[in-house]
Amino acid sequence: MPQAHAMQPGRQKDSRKAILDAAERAFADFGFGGASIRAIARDAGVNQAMIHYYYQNKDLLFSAVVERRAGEINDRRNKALDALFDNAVPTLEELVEALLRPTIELGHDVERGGDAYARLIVYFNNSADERSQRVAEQNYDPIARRSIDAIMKVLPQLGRADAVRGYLFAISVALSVMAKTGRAARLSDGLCDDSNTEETVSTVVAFACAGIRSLANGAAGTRKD
Amino acid sequence: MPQAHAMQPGRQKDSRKAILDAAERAFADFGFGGASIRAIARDAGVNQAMIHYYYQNKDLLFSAVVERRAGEINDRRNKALDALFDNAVPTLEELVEALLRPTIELGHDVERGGDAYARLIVYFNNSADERSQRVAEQNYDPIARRSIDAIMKVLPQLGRADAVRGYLFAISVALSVMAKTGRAARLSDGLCDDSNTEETVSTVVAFACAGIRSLANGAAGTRKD
DNA sequence: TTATTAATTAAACGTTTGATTAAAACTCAT
DNA sequence: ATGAGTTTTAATCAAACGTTTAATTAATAA
Repeated sequence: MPQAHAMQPGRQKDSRKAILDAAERAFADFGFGGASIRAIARDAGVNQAMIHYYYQNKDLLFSAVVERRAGEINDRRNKALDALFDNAVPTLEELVEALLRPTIELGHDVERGGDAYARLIVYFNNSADERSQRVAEQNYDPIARRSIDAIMKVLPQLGRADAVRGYLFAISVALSVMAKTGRAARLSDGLCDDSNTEETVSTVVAFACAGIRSLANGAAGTRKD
Repeated sequence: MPQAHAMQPGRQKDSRKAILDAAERAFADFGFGGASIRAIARDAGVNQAMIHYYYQNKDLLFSAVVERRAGEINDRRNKALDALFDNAVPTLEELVEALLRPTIELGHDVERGGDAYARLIVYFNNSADERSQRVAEQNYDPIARRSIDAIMKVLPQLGRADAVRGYLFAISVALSVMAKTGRAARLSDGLCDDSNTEETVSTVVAFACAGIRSLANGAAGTRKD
């Protein structure tokens, strides 16, 4: 049985972390089925049996990859929500930014491998298979429910179904930026940058907030331009 | 060498179509790497060598699956754009609906297998790997460029980079509905339906248009609710 | 030092993968 | 019915797959 944390820091290489990092990249690049344990082991610089030694099987490895990052992201989101609702009711912009910023910032943190995890979120968030929905449910449903409740407090005229839609739409817009497919750059002939974190946050937040407010106004609004 | 279309209609089972249908479901459910030629052949009710006989290899099969649907969708989008800009400049709502409706309607057409293709679009649209970007570029970049130009005609104050962002954000919102992950139903305790095509179109169009307009107003808008 | 445990290794397990082959079974005009 | 062309079949290929095993090395405690 592997020990949770047996070595003193720096004394030997941390194979556990190397495996998670490589697996994160592989799952993000090739999906669950396309990623191979052998390639992950090679990329991590460890013997392939080490992966089963620490994570039992491919499914649990996938879960472990997600859990490592989700904890950090949701801690930040929860603390931001605590602060926002401490005294009064925040604006919709403040709320949406609190929800999206942690993920966007991690996605821009290339040195910590956050870009790979961002692509991995995009992957399982948009996949209907049981495994993807399991990690989404376990790691992101609690904060999602809290966020939806928060949206309804900020916009009381919004029904629950529309609050859910608004939350999911906002997430999907934010994730579309983080997929890093290169399509935006291709279609804009390099004009779209997306490397500036603050610009990305403010653009996505503005888009999402305007969209969410349109749900409150009902789909009746017919405009003239 | 396989013939393009050798049998008279109805005389014998069309293995080509059965293969495409089964492959579409497999790629949508398991991704490219997770889908297996053997399982596709079994699901299609054909010998597995037939797949190589008609489509040479897995990569070309994937391309063929996408091309079959993309042609139909983009024909509809192009015709709608022709009609909209025939006499005057349309509203943003008319334009965005013209762009999103064909995909949303196909995604709701379960009998023709449109739901599986919808999930497949979500898959390759959000994947950064070379194969996914190749099919996206070949099948959807031309209509995307035309759509972006159209957005700039409707909202002249919008720069090209923001028009690209607006288009991609709108698409991502529409696709988030079609991923059929079950997450919306889960988070809303069944309140969110998404089976009503017209309701989905009007909700997504309203959200996307409000968002696109927010890009035109600049990210400066600070509101008070 | 010795006993114990944790970490790592190379090798192999049986299975499945995408792909190829050669032969058989069709289809259909002549 | 014959023969050419198209479609389908079963069998097989080497390679890669996830996983397991037994043996070895490294670290820790007694």
